[in-house]
Amino acid sequence: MNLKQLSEILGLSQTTVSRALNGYPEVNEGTRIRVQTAADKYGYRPNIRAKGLATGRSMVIGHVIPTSSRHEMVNPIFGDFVAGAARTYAENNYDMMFTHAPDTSIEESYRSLFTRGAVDGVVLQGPKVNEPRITVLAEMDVPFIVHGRSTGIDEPYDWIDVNNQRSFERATQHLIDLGHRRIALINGLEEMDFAQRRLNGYLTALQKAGIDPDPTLMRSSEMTEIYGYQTACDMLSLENPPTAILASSIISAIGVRRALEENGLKMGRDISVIAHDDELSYMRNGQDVPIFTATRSSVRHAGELAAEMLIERINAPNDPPKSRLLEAELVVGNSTGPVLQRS
Amino acid sequence: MNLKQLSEILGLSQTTVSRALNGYPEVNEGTRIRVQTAADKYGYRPNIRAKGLATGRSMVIGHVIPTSSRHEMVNPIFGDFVAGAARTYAENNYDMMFTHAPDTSIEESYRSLFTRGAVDGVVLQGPKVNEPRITVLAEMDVPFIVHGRSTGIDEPYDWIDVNNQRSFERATQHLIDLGHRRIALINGLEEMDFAQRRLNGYLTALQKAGIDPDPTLMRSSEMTEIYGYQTACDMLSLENPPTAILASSIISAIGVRRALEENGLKMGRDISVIAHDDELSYMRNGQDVPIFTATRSSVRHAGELAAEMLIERINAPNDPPKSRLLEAELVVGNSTGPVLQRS
DNA sequence: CAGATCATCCAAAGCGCTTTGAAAATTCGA
DNA sequence: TCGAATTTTCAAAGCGCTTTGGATGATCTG
Repeated sequence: MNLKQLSEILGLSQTTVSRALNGYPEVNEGTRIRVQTAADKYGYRPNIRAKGLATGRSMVIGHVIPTSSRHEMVNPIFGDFVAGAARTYAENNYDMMFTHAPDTSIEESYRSLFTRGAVDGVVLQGPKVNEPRITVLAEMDVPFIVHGRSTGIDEPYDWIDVNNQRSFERATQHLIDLGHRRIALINGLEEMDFAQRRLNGYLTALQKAGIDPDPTLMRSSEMTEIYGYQTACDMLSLENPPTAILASSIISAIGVRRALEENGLKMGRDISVIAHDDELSYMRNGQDVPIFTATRSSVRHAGELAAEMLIERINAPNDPPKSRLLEAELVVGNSTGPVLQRS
Repeated sequence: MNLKQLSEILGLSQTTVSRALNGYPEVNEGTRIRVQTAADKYGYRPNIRAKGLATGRSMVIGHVIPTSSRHEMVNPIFGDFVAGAARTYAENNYDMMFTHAPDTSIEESYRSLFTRGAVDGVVLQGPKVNEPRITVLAEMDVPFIVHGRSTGIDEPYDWIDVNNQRSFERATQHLIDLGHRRIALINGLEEMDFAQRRLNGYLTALQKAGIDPDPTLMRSSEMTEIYGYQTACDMLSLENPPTAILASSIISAIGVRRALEENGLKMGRDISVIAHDDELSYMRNGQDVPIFTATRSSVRHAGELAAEMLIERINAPNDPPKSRLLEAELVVGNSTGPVLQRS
């Protein structure tokens, strides 16, 4: 069923039917109802491509799947972020398109999405420091939003981010307050902007407390369970092991937890652990009592907000750049406690 | 830059340019090269909507995000499955579209994707028993593939699935061989088809061994960490607790592990655990030594195969239905061991 | 060398929608 | 009641591509 057929059935022109369906004022209320009823009855839905061709808008928002080049992994926060965004898109009648691209051709992917007219805007996830993709999109002058930020990029752009620096500074401070001085940081990939900011927060807190950072206690990599496990194992076997660990993700924190357990250590008593909690739906940080003391910030919510901001941008391309900085909450659980006196 | 402009620059007709770019034979090799060069130079890319309108194909495959109605969660296996599929799509020049839909209107979503001409085919994930969406799609006579199967649906359809029954029967059998008789099953949502099959496998093995199933040892729900934890806690406090646990996902197995740990039990010695391992990229089941004895089957690989099968279907709508049954491997690790004699 | 065969290229139609500019129908004003 | 103003409807153009059905030469064939 297409417009032509529907209009023939109704004995009206395509113009009128189209206008009636799209809520234009210059159509009699009676006919509008008649048209709407018929459309429902025959299950008419305008062809999205034809509509897009005619309007010049695709009503689609693009995401490029951020598979890490190193290991081809899909970040689990991807799912929750996307679910948040998808909800907003649905409410605004946008569809969501994904493209997979080898890490080397991500720029090309973004470019292609626009020049092919496939999308009206894109979400850029996982920005690195000096993220070249931002420059590309800014120069193309297309609507986009960055989930995160990128130090080193000067052009203005829309972004939404968690205050990573602040939250990791606070978390580190919290550990210092508990008497810890050997605090390890198990961070995400170092080229990632968020990892840099977390590192800065961590270093700032150490510095304020007059603690010299120890390179053997600082690691960065893809935040898997295994990575958390191995890193914790390594650190525990140091001559002078950490008394507290800061993990950049609840997933690697779970690995840390496994390592501690295998070494017969009790979290919160023998060693303190703080994790960053993105509130992944299948990985909640405990029910009533948190498993980990954590810096908490819902990535799903970030997805919703990002989508909103992007849609605003699409509707008002010339508005001044917008940004939104979310504060992570520090949730204190049983995984942290005062430093154990050396016996 | 559009076709018209490009063809004017080249002094050729749109027809010729189009044909040259699409590799049709009736164009001089010299002109083809000339056209291709110009296209590259000007960064010409055909408008996807216009192309779609003209060809009647969208070169897009749809997925409806399977958020469970109950808790609005995004299954983590979603990410890895999709990453697998995306790779295949990219190789075949398909894009991937997602729609979010409240559980109640998922059928409507699928229908809408096709009638709007938004997609050439869809992937149906997370089928339940008697899955109505399959019937809908089959009646619409559109290309689709099911990741999983649905008992109770008689129409033929394309599917790819893991042999859930067999793998859980084997896993249970393995535990029985180790002397266990009180084996718990921490399963996925009971309405899910895969959960039913796993239950069947479990029951079959018990029955063959002459063990009466104990309802207090069988649970089903969304496979979160918390669920694994709570369920294990509950079961451990039974008068007659299980000596082995079968978990439907590595995520809930991690919760089980946490419960055991808190209860001072050692996995593999005090109690055996087998998990189903989808090989999630951020949640590998250990490095060299598996964390859990597991039934293993890569969901990412399933995604790749599903995409291939769907594309074949799109290209040959009248081929007989295809299906593919993957066998899960039983990987034996340290989380299982002979039953502990009651002291 | 005429007629047939190929290799190349092109004009124009069509995909299904929106939207412009104009016509037809209706209502209004004096 | 009649011309003007206002509603309501419509025909046709256009979005950017593919594809049909020729044209136009060039090349063969005998």
